[in-house]
Amino acid sequence: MDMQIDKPQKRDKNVWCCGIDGIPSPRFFKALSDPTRLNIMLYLAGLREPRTVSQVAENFPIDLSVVSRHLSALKEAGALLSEKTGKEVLYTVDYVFLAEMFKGMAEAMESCCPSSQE
Amino acid sequence: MDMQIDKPQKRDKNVWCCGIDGIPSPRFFKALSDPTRLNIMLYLAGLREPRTVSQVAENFPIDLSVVSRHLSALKEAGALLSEKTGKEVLYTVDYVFLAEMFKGMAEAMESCCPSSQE
DNA sequence: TATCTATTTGCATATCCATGCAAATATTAT
DNA sequence: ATAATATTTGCATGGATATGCAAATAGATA
Repeated sequence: MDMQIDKPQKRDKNVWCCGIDGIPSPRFFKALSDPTRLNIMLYLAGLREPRTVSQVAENFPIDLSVVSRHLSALKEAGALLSEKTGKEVLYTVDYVFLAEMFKGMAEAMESCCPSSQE
Repeated sequence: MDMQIDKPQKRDKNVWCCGIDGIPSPRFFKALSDPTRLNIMLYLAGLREPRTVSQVAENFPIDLSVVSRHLSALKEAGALLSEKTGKEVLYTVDYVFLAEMFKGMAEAMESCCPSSQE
């Protein structure tokens, strides 16, 4: 009489950590999960100035079209800002967005931290 | 006479942003880039208590073996801690590591932010 | 218009990876 | 030793994706 249910479904109540509303989507992390893409982001972060697709591509040993796609993906994820001037497209790091994002994660983790309470 | 070099190699000097030493590897972001894996991490973060592989698996509609792999990957990335007790393996969120990681990223971005200086 | 430059997009390919299932391993209990 | 439970691992597979090349598009210039 032990009928096997597909999944026991004795789930925990999902009390997400504190204010974990500002948690980034997996897509955000996915954008930074590729080595080339992460390096492109860090490269732009270090420059502190906009760069065109071609300029960025000069600094990476991959095809320009691939760089274009990476930049586009990073922008989609919110990590970069872009501005079109003439036939060129300028990309910059969205420092504010990234800082907020990471700060939110850090605070969520700290307020979750069992040692930080009681 | 315009010999085509493979790549112009007129690279920028890579002045990485400020103290961007503590930048996580792509593998760290990759660990959080999968929806299921991110949810598992957040699930454990919200509980604030260790859970076994089976207990975690009860809360996700995927095979237990897959959950086992995800937990292992998250541990490899530094996001989780594990402890073996008897035949069970307990996983917990490494709050300290994650908080440090995200705080470091946030600070790096803030100190990079052009508007925050000069 | 025609041409040149910058960027994007379509397509093919090779690799990576999440998943499920089955078998193996580890640990405890009988 | 045998059995039962918890976890890991081997293997196959379908789907995602990073990459390169070529063509298309957008914009500036002659």
